Amino acid sequence: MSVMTGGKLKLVQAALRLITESRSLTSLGLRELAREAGLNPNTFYRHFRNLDEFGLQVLGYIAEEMKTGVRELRRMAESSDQASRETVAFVYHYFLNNAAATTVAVRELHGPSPVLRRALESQLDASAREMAEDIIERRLVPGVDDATVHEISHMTIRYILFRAMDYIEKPEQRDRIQIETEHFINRQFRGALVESLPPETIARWASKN
Amino acid sequence: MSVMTGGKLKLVQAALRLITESRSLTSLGLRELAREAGLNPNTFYRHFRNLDEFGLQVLGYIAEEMKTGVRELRRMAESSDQASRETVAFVYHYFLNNAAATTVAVRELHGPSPVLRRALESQLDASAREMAEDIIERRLVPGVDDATVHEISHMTIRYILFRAMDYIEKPEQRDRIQIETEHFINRQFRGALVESLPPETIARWASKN
DNA sequence: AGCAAAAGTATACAGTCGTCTACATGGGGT
DNA sequence: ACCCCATGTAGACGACTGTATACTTTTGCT
Repeated sequence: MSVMTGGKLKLVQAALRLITESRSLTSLGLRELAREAGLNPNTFYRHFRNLDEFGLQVLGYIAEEMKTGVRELRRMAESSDQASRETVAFVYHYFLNNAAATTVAVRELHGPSPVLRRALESQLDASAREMAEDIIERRLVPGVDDATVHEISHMTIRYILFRAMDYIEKPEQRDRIQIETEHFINRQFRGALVESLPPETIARWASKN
Repeated sequence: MSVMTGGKLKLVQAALRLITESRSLTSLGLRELAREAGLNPNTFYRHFRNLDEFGLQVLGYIAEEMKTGVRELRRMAESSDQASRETVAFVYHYFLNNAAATTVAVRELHGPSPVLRRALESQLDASAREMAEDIIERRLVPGVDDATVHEISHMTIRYILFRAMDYIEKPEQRDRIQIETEHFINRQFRGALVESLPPETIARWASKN
């Protein structure tokens, strides 16, 4: 993997550019790529054996980008005590600055290529695990067992990723998306907190309102 | 719209068949379609002006299918009091029986074609609204205001749709997906119930566990 | 400086694609 | 029995695709 240079990098970046303006990674053509990159079609073969391998490399490239983002996120989270609100804002801001990579991820997660799907899933699972462990270590939600934290993290990562698409494409809805995401996270954890309590207690609150 | 017959229907069904075996609606070719349907390529033009119109018609077709499903769902829900568990099971069972349509929906919701995306979104929003109104009418979650019910319904519909893909493709995970979906829904509503309460009450529970 | 490997280019081939025009069929309404 | 219109077929067009082979340029190492 390491670092890409020259024509190889040009091709990958061309792919990201094409995908953001409404195409899918799996549907990109070799010549289309080369044209966008300003290279001869055959240059493609100097760097990739075929289009499948190319797709995987692109995925690797964006995974690398995302990892640095997560690292930043972690660094930032340590300096803030009321993590939720600012973290959500930061995450969306990050997705906005990496619109191409985000679009690829969302498109291919349910896309037609099984290979790319698996690769993306394990990438997301890794992020979810990281998030969960962070929450557990810092005891952000005491009273919720570890398995549940993992489950909720898994859901949250995916939820944010999907909403990120709307966030990128619909600037007028950004505030609403951010707020709804906070709601989502808060409800999940508060709901989990309540889950362990006896049902008659819940009934009592319900009748009060 | 009405009802499709003959070659038109054959083409639409061919599309659904091709999509389930790992293709995307937007990436289907005219000749590929005709080949799969056992028709001459030019027959396509007798029924559709171009591939975009075809995509919309396919969407209309699956929307029709889905609507009958929702109607069934509603009928079934009225006869059951503890809606959640059985409803979730029923919904996934339905998606499993309409795997092709489900796959199309998930793929194109974040796919490259803006037209199809909008069409699918409004379809999902309609379902979410229906679900929310049903919940409100039947007072299934007293103590949660209408706007929140709508918000949660919106999230839930999408969540279920995405999980439905895994449900279809990974038979060994079906029980887990069903359970996690129930968790998801319960947490959302319970979390919403708690949201209106004073924060110090929440802190008290947390310290108790 | 010299040379070998890497990167990029040129040309060509067979296949597929979307679309056009022209022709064949077939059933329904008068 | 007639015609008509919807449906389906045939063949051809130019444009584009992935790939192979052969050639030129650039780069890095000794």
